[in-house]
Amino acid sequence: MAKNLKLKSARAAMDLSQKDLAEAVGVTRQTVNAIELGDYNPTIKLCTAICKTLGKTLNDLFWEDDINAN
Amino acid sequence: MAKNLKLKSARAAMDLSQKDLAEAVGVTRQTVNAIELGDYNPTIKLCTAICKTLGKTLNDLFWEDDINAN
DNA sequence: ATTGAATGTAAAATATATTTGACATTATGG
DNA sequence: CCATAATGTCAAATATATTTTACATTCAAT
Repeated sequence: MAKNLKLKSARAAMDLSQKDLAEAVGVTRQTVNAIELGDYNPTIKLCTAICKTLGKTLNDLFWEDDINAN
Repeated sequence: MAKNLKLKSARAAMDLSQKDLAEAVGVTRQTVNAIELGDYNPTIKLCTAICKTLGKTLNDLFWEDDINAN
């Protein structure tokens, strides 16, 4: 899976560390790190919580138009 | 937990049964049923697959219908 | 009234998301 | 430099998403 640079960038725009964001949404730092690195398939509730904390929507941070262009 | 009526309606609009949708996205009928009934916290990958099958986006089908915690 | 498709539900098992604890590396400021 | 925050990574444990199997109900058309 690709890195989630949109998430990383939105987090940076709010001046939050991975740890800050993790605490805000109630998960561990490792989970946020893994999501940004793209190793992960998080739950929709976690994605939604992250979006709300960062003032973004699911489409903003988690929608990929690019899968399987054919 | 709130039912996902937007999903149910989008599926109906494509004339797909829960079983049809489940097969299209590679999960079981029970999983699709549970998501529509709102018992569930599916993964983002599954939500994305459902959206693509139904010609909708994450915001269309999964934004703001369950605000509940883990 | 009966058949069959679609849906709702549930318990136990499996797969995987997430945690815990730890250590390494890369910034960044003092 | 030195210290410390921030990030990357990993193995083992726990929590939970999903499957499997099974049965009940609803509803549309015989």
